[in-house]
Amino acid sequence: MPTESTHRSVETVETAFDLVDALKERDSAGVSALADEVGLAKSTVHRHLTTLEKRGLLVREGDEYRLSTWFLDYGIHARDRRPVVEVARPKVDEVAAETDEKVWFVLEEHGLGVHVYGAEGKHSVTTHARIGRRTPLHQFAAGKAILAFLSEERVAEVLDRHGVAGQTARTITDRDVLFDQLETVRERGYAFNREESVTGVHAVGAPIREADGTAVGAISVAGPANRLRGEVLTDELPDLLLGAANEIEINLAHS
Amino acid sequence: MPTESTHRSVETVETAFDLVDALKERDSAGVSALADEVGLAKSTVHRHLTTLEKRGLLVREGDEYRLSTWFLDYGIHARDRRPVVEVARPKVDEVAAETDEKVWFVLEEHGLGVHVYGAEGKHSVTTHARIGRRTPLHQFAAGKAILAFLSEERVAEVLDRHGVAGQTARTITDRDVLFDQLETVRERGYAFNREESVTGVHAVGAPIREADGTAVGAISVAGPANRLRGEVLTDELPDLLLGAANEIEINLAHS
DNA sequence: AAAGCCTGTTCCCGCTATTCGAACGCAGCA
DNA sequence: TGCTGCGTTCGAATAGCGGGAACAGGCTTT
Repeated sequence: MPTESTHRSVETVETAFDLVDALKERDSAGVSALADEVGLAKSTVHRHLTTLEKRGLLVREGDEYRLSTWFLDYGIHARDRRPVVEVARPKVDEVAAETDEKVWFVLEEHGLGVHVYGAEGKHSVTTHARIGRRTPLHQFAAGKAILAFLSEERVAEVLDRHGVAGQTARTITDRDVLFDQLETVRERGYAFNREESVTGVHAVGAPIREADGTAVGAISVAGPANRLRGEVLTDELPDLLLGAANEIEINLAHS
Repeated sequence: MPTESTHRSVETVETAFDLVDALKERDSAGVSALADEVGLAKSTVHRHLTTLEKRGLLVREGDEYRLSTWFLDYGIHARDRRPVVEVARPKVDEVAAETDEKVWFVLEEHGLGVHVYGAEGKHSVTTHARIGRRTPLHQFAAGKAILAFLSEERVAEVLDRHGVAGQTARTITDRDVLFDQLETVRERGYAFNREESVTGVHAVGAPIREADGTAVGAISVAGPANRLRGEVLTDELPDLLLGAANEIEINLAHS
């Protein structure tokens, strides 16, 4: 059942990653359970799992398989090859030390935000954000900062692909409201997140832009809503972030 | 060309990961270059790359593909599912703060050591170690600490599979010498690395053992040879590490 | 300007490798 | 001692992977 007449994909590879995805969701599972889940014959699943295990991508303990940490090798490699990340990392540490809050660096890939590096401040909040996690861009400050500086067509494309699903009661789920807000973000240069991704958490995000104006990533500060409010939220943090973002952009241009 | 009569593997998946591996080594590459490298037809490589890209695993910029950070999601997930890691992390931070040196937590998977978490001390050295990197166990302190507490057969199996290749002039490349040293490690409970993985760098490693005695991972402190020598190396650091390792083991048993 | 050469892309055909289902061995349990 | 679950193995059928040739486009060379 090829979805498209042209651009046929390698289905065997797709099923392999269906299994990997299923394994990720279930933490660990056996052959039969996975066969049921993805709708394949037990023998097929068995063959896939043994190949992946032999390749080092899965670990088998008893009769259950789980993802191996070898994926880290690919992931960290991918992250560290992006010049932005190397440049941003020390600045993220700095901002965390200055604000005492949690600071994240986020990349855009395939229309989603990927949290690639986080630094702890003294009073860091722990949210659901985690290294490697992919989040729809409209749901958080860094994401909106990125979205605001993508081309109009890209934004439409991204929203069509990933939707505008809600995360909390405050998440923006209306495209028009979102477009209005992105316009504001574009004017002032940074974005806010007021309990839109986690209840009780506020954040500010500033984009890292390349020479052509498009955003390659964003830096954000997040903290409890009662600490990040008033002028701290609307003035101090944005200033600090814009400064850091600007420095990253400059260092990036000269690297 | 199946390598074995039984246990046939899914070759299409293998070629997909051959491509991923090739892409990792070259950082980024186009269809033709990869086709040459892995010895496949351009059309085949093209089909594989587009499927992987559609899945989000690769990113295409212009006519070059590179690994995407989505691999991080799998890798971090795999890491954080291991209970040891969660327990070890704060202790690793502690030791780094106390020693001011670089501290690593290492897991064993498929007979290789995987650096899964590292903490910076004030005077951290930067070695080639990196999150996700896989290293032969005989080449470093944490690895030898793990090796010493695996069963005799597992050790032989591991050495057969991954060899005893040298990394520096001091790396142990003789199995008998290694077995002797592992015996010593077993007696005193920790292992040294004197310029065996990086010239000018010394390290101490202590295993994290489960109830049955086998090692699930290890914690290590590394620093410049001229700072990590004498009693600091032979007494102070081992004491500190054994204490930390012991605490991790206790917390692990009660989690 | 045009010919050449390099990309990536598409097409289709042939053969192989993937898939399935059934049968097997084994463990735990009634 | 049967039952039922698991993972594993086998063989057969066909779907789909892989290859090669031809195409479109960009860039350099002549």
